[in-house]
Amino acid sequence: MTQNDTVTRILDAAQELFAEQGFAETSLRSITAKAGVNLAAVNYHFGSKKELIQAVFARFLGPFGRMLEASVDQYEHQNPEGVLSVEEILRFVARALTGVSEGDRHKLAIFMRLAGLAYNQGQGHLRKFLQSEYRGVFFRLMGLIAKATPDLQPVERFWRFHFMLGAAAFTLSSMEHLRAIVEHDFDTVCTEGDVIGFLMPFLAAGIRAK
Amino acid sequence: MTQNDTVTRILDAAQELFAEQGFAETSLRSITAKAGVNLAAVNYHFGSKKELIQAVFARFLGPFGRMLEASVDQYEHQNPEGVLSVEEILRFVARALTGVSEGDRHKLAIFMRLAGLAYNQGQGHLRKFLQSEYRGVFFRLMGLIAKATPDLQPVERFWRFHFMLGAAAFTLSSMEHLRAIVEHDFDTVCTEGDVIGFLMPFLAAGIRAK
DNA sequence: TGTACATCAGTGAACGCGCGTTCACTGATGTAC
DNA sequence: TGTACATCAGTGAACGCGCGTTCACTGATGTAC
Repeated sequence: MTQNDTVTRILDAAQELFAEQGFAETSLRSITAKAGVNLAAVNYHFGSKKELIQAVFARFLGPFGRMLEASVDQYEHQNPEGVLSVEEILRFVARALTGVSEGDRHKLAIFMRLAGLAYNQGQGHLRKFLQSEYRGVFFRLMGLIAKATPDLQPVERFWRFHFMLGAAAFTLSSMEHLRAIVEHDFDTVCTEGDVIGFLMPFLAAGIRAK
Repeated sequence: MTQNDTVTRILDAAQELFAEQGFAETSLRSITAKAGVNLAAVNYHFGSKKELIQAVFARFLGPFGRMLEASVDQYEHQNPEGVLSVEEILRFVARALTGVSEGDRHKLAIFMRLAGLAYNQGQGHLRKFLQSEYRGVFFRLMGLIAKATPDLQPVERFWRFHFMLGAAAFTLSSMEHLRAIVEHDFDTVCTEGDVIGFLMPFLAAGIRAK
């Protein structure tokens, strides 16, 4: 087993268990058991449980940020004077989210759960990590939305942006649970794409309201 | 110190610490230290940490549910054939929320944070408890929304209901933090009422979308 | 070429710690006769 | 009325357990001469 194998197996197992149970509730013992590696390997490769959580997040957010920036760069290069609509911005975000999380159905949920926790917890390593590493992507997104909603007052735009973030973070982070309810109560199977398909018009209408 | 004193002090301390730190991260030792009571008092009065968490919820959800039901009952008594609009339903909910949390400006934020945590932390027992105890209020609310949005497919309505819940839980739970950002970035003071005033048209437009 | 040493991923066992919970106990108050 | 007992909120100390982390170690591979 090469280093890459062990590191990847730990990240994969941690990602899945974090998504199912949350961070505090998931022990390194359960992660290493699932990954089939030695307990001490987590501290050997990542240093601590905190850094493992950050690494799981970085593995998602890095490609996500790059993919989103690339989409926007490409658009701005092809339409130097163009202004993206809210729907187009959301489509870029959705495409980057699903593009990065394809191949693993837990990836999106864990990213959203991390985002929600980072935002809600007044302090903590996760919030500082995110702020220092991914501030650029965040501000670029805010700027695009400002351009797309020129009639909104800045304060109300700020709140609506966070309403959108909340609706997305809350539902996508507990998507597995909610999908199970839908399957039980409505006898319908919803894919991740279906949920995002429901979410986007809701968000677009919300931010355009009144 | 009477029994009521001790029980109340534990509930108050637990409510605040759970909201700040989450359930798993808050120890009974920190709760009882904050409450100024003996460590063993939690197990004496509540039986276990799980039951303490449930009691914190029940203390808020009980009055909330009763207040909401009373509003709806009164409306239906006065308008036997009337159909509540989405905006009116949201106004009833908002009134019940603020009514229950009055006397403590942070109570609403604390409870919303608890609700959000309950959904995406690994608290299976809490979900089951809420489902068994407050299914009635929940279904009545769902029924009202169904009547108010007759053109929506049930599955999409289910998702939009949770988008609304997410937008509300996420923003109201970190309202203090977000209000501080608004004050710093926009030099504007937002009251709790202002935020709810921004939120309601967003939610109403979202659930009516398309 | 062979030998000695360096590097490094990975390991097994143990460490100390904080956790939720338990239990025998106290002391105040209520109750029966 | 006094005495004996019952009830019950609250207590102090300890329990066993699982946690994240540490550390001396192994064994494979690379490197210098």
